Amino acid sequence: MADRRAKLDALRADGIDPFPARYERSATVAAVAEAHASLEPGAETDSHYRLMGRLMGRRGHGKAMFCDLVDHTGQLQLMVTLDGLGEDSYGRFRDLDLGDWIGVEGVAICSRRGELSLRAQGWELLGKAIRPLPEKFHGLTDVETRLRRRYLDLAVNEETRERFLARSRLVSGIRRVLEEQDFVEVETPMLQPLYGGAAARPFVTHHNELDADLYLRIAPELYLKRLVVGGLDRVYEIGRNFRNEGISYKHNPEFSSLEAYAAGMGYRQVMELTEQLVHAAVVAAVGTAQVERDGATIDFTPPWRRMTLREAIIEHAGIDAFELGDDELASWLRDQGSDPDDHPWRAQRIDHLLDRFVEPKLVDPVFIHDYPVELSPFAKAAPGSDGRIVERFEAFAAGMELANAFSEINDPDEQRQRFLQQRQLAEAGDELTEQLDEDYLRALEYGMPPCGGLGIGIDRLAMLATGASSIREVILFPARR
RNA sequence: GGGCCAUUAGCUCAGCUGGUAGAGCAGCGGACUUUUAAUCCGAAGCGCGCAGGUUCGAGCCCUGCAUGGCCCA
Repeated sequence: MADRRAKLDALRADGIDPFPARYERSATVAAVAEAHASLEPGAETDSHYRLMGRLMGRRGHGKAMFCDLVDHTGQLQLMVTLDGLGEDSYGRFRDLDLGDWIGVEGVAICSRRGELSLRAQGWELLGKAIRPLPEKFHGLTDVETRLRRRYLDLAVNEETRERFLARSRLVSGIRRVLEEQDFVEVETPMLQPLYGGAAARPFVTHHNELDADLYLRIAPELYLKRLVVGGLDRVYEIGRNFRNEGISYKHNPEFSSLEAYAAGMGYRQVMELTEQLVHAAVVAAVGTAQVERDGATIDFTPPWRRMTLREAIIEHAGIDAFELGDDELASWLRDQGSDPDDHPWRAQRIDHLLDRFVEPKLVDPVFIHDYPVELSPFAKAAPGSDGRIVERFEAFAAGMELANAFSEINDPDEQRQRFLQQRQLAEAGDELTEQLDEDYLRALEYGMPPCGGLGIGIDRLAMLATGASSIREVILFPARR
């Protein structure tokens, strides 16, 4: 570092600004590569470019050298010669350090070994690196450093760069599908006086002027449905939610979701929308609908398999949990090494069956539908189920929950009953119930059309699409202990 | 919260049954006008996570702490 500092001082002494304010490039590395994809070894062109990037590799030969220039689109070789630059400019180029940002202009050629290169005709320093980058061959592998100093991970590890670009394309793909279907993108409060829309513990914060506690939202659901009441009958929001829970390979305290609501849709139509969205998102991210994971190929091409929760539990756990008596279910769980007392209510036990016995086995994309009412306080009761089953589904793939959706309750009285049911569960000791939201009920009383709602976990989807084994690999700055 | 593992040079890692610390890459000096982890020559660079303890002697053994990883709840 001391050496680089000294170089910095020397540059300034020579009247060279090591941190100029601007540089106009005429192309990206990828654009040059595309324009000259089939040059023969030794070929030259007179196509002139101005490129900007980071100096990442150097192979010197005295009066010539080959360097690697990296920008956000890729890497290109520079051929830098004494003849091409002149003595002064060449000499200064030799004093550059790996990691320095430079602007280079020159013409596209192909080296004798057949590599597309830019033969430099001029260059300027754009940003001096006074710290050395991590080593180039092994790269940066230390997980802690990769996460805490993500800029280094991005600078040095191309897979990291590509993974986050894929995530960006994935989100764009989702937006594209929704825009095409006339969904309107909105933003709703992150700071909420009541929290709701999911079974989760919230973060609490405080507004000083109002002297009031506020919650960081656990879901945007109830606000988006207020918008449907207001006549924005196709809305979606892509944004951050906050849940005050543990950190694991598939949980981060702040994570991104898509929530979309469409008037007129029942949950069956929402299944089709979900397939379409996820398929388009994966294709946008990685260019194909088939993704390799743990040796299996997962194909997101619609249609996906559909089965009821009851059928899924029969298939994967081998019991008909919906028909078993409470005692039988409890003793079965005990035989499997689960403590039924950890899940005191019947619906929680069924949820546990799904978590432990079913979800891990759901590799190919599948919709599991028709859930117990207790788990789904905003989902409409299924006809002919005595109000015990609701029109809800979750989508799973690769052993993870990807999406959660239902036919939304639009009857304010039915919704009030559900809130009251939640309160009973809360009084019985369930910590993750919905708070009664009078303002939301009032909104429903003004009339809400039938409406399908959908939530998709963006991070999980990005994990699947990019083959990441941990959510931390798809969040730029994940929470750390 | 429990278990296992890790922490040595800027980065990636060696370091035997305890004897006073090494390699590659990066950086520095030099040679080289078509290289691809370029090559060759040379000179440097390490308070071994922190604090104790055992020992004639600790990177290595013991205890505690810190940070992190993986698995489990």
